[in-house]
Amino acid sequence: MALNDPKRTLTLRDVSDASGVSEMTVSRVLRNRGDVSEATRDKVLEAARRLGYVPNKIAGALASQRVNLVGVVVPSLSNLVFPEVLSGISAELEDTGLQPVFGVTNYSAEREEAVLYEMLSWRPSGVIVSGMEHTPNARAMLENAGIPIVEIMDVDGTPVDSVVGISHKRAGLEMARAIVKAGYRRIGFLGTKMPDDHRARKRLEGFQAGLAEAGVELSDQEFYSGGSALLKGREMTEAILTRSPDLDFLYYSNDMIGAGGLLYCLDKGIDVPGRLGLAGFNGVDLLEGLPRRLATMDSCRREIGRQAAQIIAGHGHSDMIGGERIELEPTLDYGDTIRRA
Amino acid sequence: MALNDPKRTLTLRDVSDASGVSEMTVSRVLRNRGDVSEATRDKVLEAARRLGYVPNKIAGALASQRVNLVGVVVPSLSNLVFPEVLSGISAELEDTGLQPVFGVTNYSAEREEAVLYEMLSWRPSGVIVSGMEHTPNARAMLENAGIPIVEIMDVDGTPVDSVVGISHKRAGLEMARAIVKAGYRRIGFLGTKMPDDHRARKRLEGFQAGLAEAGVELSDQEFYSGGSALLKGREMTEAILTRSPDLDFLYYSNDMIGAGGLLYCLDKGIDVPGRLGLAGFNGVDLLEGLPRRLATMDSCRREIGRQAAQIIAGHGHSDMIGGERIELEPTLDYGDTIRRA
DNA sequence: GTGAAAGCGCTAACAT
DNA sequence: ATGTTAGCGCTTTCAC
Repeated sequence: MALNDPKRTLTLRDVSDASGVSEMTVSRVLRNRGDVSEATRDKVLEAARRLGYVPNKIAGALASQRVNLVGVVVPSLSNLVFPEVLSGISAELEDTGLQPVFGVTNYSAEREEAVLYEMLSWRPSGVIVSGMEHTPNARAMLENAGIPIVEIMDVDGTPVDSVVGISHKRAGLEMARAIVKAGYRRIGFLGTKMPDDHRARKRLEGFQAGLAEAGVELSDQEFYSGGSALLKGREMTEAILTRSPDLDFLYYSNDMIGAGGLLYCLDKGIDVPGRLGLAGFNGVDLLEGLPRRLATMDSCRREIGRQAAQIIAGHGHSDMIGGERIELEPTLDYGDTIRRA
Repeated sequence: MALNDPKRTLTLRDVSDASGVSEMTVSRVLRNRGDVSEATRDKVLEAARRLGYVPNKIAGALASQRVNLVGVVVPSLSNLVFPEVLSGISAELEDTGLQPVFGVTNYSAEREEAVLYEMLSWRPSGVIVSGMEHTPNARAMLENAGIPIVEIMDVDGTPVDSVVGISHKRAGLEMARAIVKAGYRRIGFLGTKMPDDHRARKRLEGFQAGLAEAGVELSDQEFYSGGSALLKGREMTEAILTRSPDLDFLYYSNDMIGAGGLLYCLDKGIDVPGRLGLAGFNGVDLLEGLPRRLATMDSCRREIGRQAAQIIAGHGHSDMIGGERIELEPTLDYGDTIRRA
């Protein structure tokens, strides 16, 4: 491209020429590094602004071996939970100069591997990835990346490096205990048909273990995929109650379908929580405002995002410790849909 | 760093050494470019895999002047609308080799400028940005970036380059016409207290213009900020109805507060849509499953994301045309909360 | 089909 | 306080 090509983007050299200051000094001014006299600084800034110069981070990153990107990998954006995590990450990163790069895996481990490969090829300052279930290749890549890796959402497993999340097994377990303690015995589970949603799976496992402690077994189950969660919650609830009318508790794998179920029960005039108890999972405050508050367990999503971002952002200070394990404690909210003892 | 430094990430050079093939040929193999014999290709791939080589896109991008990043700037992630847009973008980009980089502005034009500057410094293949209201600086940066820019969500204004969205003015206008036509006359508006949510503002302006056509004025207004939208919807509805009990229609600036209002009215046994009509905005299918379907207008969020991503992704093919303008047509859904003529 | 040389735009390290 | 030199790890271009 010719120097006068209007499409060529500006370089330090252009600012240098325009201001009569060496490239190096221009670079220093633009990065606020080293001592530069007030006079030259002004000259440079004026020239840069006048030309509309935007630095080229690609070149900068290559030269300095520093990249202000943080890779963030989530399974889905439609799940409502992940945007909240992203929001926490984004808020925490806001003033650190770090910038999130996002990838979505659609709950596919292969796709996750591809996304991670792509991200690591940008040599980010860190990677935040949902869950601990990865392909062997993906795991190897993460281990060899030489940057802080934070696995989020879930702590049940062996982390690559750091981990921030809750124990979904325990979440399920504690919900089961609370339900049993409240006197419910004929319990149904309603969830998503997602073999690769490991967290939902672990919650169900923990839940069953919790019931088993009291010699109780799951009486019935109902699964769905896709569609409006609220509506699905209604439909599934109708289906399971039609099939098993004697159920006295319904445990939903998320709050949205739980809310649908709650609305269905209220419509039908079912006595909640007397004749039938209900509980969901996530603690989405979206639902505050429903006629009755659904029992739920907070999944600490925003906080998870925050803390994960903090680990990456703080990695400059405390020399490469790594391997943090932060287990957050979800709190059980009985709402109005579990009978109180 | 020494060659045997375990922390040094691998380079083409390492793969070259390990496979006995020149760096250049290794590069060709890894990018599937040019003719390479089956034999060397295998040698190279084997070595790369064995070493766990991950290419350095920073160096690649600098050398080739090609970057597979697309900048995406949204005002918020908690708004529920934007994750859907992102989802559409992400889905559309999935198989193009392009990767989204996200930035959040919190509805601040200054922050948007900073985020854009940051993004442009990575020389992305394109930028998708919400809205047409930018600082003069930001606008200049976008104009001079020399890459496709797509402003999304809103078409009411003068775009920098391409634009994909709906007319919020018209959305408000048409809703007003429908309401007036249905016979409502004492109309209240409930919305967010957000001076920089230009789309909500334009909807309100259009709405008022639509009422004015019939000689009707807004009878009352109520604004909120923060908190659970469903709950806020309830509270605001109670407030406005207490203050102005003779209102016969409530227009909400989004579906979530509208749904809260709807639940409130049902609780209170108010005759909807007979004595009081309700309408929201966005068409969030999250709400399907409520006892009654709220009237709303689809904001085409996912489709907007898709089409915006398509414009960026398609920019290789049709030589730098640019300046597309895609206005989507939101459809009015009367639901069960507007009286039918 | 393969390789060697040059350089992308910047910054680290060392002058001065 | 400012400038000079070398090179980050790739890809482009050209030679073989």
